[in-house]
Amino acid sequence: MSITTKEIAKICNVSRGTVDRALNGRAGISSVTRERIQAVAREYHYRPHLIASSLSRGKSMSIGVVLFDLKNRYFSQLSNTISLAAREKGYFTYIAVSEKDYESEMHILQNLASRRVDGILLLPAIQGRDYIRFLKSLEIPIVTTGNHLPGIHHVSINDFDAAFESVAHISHCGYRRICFICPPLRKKGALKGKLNITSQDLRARGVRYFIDTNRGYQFEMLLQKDYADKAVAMVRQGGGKIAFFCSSDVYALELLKRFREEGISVPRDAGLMGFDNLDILAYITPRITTVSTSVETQGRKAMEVLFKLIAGETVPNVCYVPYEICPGETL
Amino acid sequence: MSITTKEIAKICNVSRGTVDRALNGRAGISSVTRERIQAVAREYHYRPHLIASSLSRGKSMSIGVVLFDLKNRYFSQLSNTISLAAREKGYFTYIAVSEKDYESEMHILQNLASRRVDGILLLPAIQGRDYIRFLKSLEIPIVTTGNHLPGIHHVSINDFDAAFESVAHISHCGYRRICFICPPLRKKGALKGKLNITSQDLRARGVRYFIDTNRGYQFEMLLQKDYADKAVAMVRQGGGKIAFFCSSDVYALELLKRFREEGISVPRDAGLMGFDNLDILAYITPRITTVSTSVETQGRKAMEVLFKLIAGETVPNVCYVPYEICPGETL
DNA sequence: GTGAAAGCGCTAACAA
DNA sequence: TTGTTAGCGCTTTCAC
Repeated sequence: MSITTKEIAKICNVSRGTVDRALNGRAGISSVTRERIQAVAREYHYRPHLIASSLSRGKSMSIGVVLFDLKNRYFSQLSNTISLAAREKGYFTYIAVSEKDYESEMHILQNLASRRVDGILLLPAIQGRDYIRFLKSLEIPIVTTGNHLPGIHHVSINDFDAAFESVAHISHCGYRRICFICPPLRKKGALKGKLNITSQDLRARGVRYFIDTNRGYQFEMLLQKDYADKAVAMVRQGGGKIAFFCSSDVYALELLKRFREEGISVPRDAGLMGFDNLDILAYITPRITTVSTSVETQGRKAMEVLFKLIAGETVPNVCYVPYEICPGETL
Repeated sequence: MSITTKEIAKICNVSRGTVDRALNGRAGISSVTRERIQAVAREYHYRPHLIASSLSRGKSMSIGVVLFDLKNRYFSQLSNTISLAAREKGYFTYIAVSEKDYESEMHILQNLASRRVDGILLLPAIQGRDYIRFLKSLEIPIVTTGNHLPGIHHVSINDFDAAFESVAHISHCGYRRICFICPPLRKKGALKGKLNITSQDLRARGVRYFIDTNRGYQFEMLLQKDYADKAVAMVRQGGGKIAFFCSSDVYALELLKRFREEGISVPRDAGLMGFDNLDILAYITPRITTVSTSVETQGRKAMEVLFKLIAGETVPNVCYVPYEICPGETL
C-alpha cells in the first residue's frame, strides 16, 4: 500500500489541495512548499492512484481496442502501433479479442463502456442499423478500421480504388483471365445487414468495376471456403493462363502452399496476387505480389482521429490512408 | 451520461444500498423490490461505473501485460490467449509494449501500478537485483515468462532440457558438426546483471551440456548479429556437413532465406533447426524442424498462476509447461 | 499562496 | 428486508 495525498498533507502540515498542486504541477503554490512536498512524496514512494483520479476527473486515460484476434498478423501489428501511439499520450490500451463473435463483441463493448474508456478503436464484426445505434448509445468516441459502418468514424485505405488498381496491374502483366478470391470472413452468429460496407466488399466492388468497365476479360470469383480446391481445378482444366487475386495475403499464402503441394508452379502455371503486404511475405519464396497498406500508418492515423474526437474536435467521417502496389514474382 | 445508482434509488424510493443489492445480486433483498429496481435500471440504461466500483472495492479487475512488442508472432499469440483467459474471469488486459527499452519498461510498470492492476504478466527485458527489488516494491502479483528473474514467479518450458534434447535430435539425425546460433536480443539500454537467467541463456547451457557430456562433436557458436554471413561462410568452407541450431525460429527463417539466396540447399548442404514452432512455419518450405512450446498452454498456465496469486494462494515459484520436438524436413 | 469542503459513483458495515 | 453512514483517493471550487 502506497502513501496517499492525505497522509502526505498531514506529514507536511498542509492541506490536500496544496499537495495536489505540488504533485501535479498546478499553479498557485510557492516553489519552496512544492519542493518540500515533492521530497516527502519521493521519500515515502508516493504512487498516484489513477483510479481515484479517473473517478474525480471523469477521464480514465485508457482506450479500448477491439479486434477479431491477435493471431492475425495484421491485427497484432496494428495493436502494436496503437499501444505505442496511445502511451505517447499517457493512455493505456485495453486490448480485447472478439473472435468475430457477436456476443463477445457486445460484451466487450459494454464492459469497456463500464470502464469508462475515453475512446474505442474497433474492428467490427457486427453490422446493421441496430448495432450502429448501440455504438452511438455508448456515448464514447469510436473509430473503426477494417469494416466501415455508416455514421461511425472510419480509417482505412480506399479499398475500392486499391482493388481496382490491383486488377489493372494484373492486366498490365498480360493476364486476361482473372479470378478474385474472397472467402467469407464471418464465423459465429454475426448479424446480417445491408447497411454495411466491409473492406472485402469494397475490394470485390473495385474488382468488379474494373471488369465491367474494361472489355476482353474472362472473370470469375471464388467466394467459398474451399477456394483452394476450386482454384487447383481451374488451373488444371486449362483455358488460358489465369491470375488469382486474393482479397488478403492470408489466402494467397494458402493458395501458394496448396499449389506447391499440387505441383503447380507460380507464376509459370498461374499468377497470384495478395492484399495487405503482411510482413511474413518477406520469408516467402516466390515473393508474392501484393498491395501494401502500411499497418503502421493506418494505426497512427486511427489514433490521431480518435484523439481528436476525444478532444472534442470535429473530424471527417472517413479518412483514407495511402496504399501501394508491391510487385513481386508471382505474376 | 448514464444514470447512477443514486438516481435509481430516488426513482424507486429506496436507498442506494438497496439498489446495490438489487443490481449486484447481493443477498438480503426481497425479490419483488429487486425486480422493480432491475426494471428501472434497464429502462434507464444503467451502466455500472467500474471505476467507482474499483475505487471502493480496491480491485480494478484488470491485469497488465508487458511485452517487448506485438510484432513478434510469439508474443502476439501469447497476448491473444491471455486476453481471452482474462476475460473469462471478468478481467480486462492492458497490453503495453516495452520495445525492450529499459526506460519504457519501468514507466509502463509504474503506470500499471498507478492504475492499480490486480496482476501483471511480464516479459522482462531488464535484469538484476535492483530490478527485482523494484518489482517486489510494486506489491502486485507478477508472473514472468520468457526471462526468469530469481524470486519472481515464472512460467515457461524447461529451456535447458529442450535445448539439450534438440541437440540430441540433431545428433540422432547423423550430424557431428553442430553450430548454435543465438544472437543478442537486447537492443536499448537494458541493465546488465549476472543474476539473470534468460531463456536464451538456458538454451545455450542446454546445448553446451550436451556437447560437454558427449564426445565426438565439432561444436561452434554464433552469437553475433551477422550470424547469417558467418553461417554461409561456414557452409562454404566445407569440413563435414553442419547443422545450425537456432535459439529461435526467427533466426532459422532468416537463415533459410539467406541460404536460398546464396544457393545453399537445406538439408542437402546444411541442416537447420529452430525453436518455438511459430505458426508461420506452416507456410514455409521446407518444413523447419523445431521445438514446439505451445504458446497457448504457456499463456493459459501463466494466467492460472497469476490468478492464484491474485487470490492470495501460494504457488511454486517456477512452473514448467511441456514442449515437444517437431521433426521437419531440414535435418 | 493556502485551506476547507463538497463531490466523483459505488461499497460495506452497522443500525433499525 | 431496508436504510444510514462513512469511506475509497483525488480534484476542484471558493473563500480567506
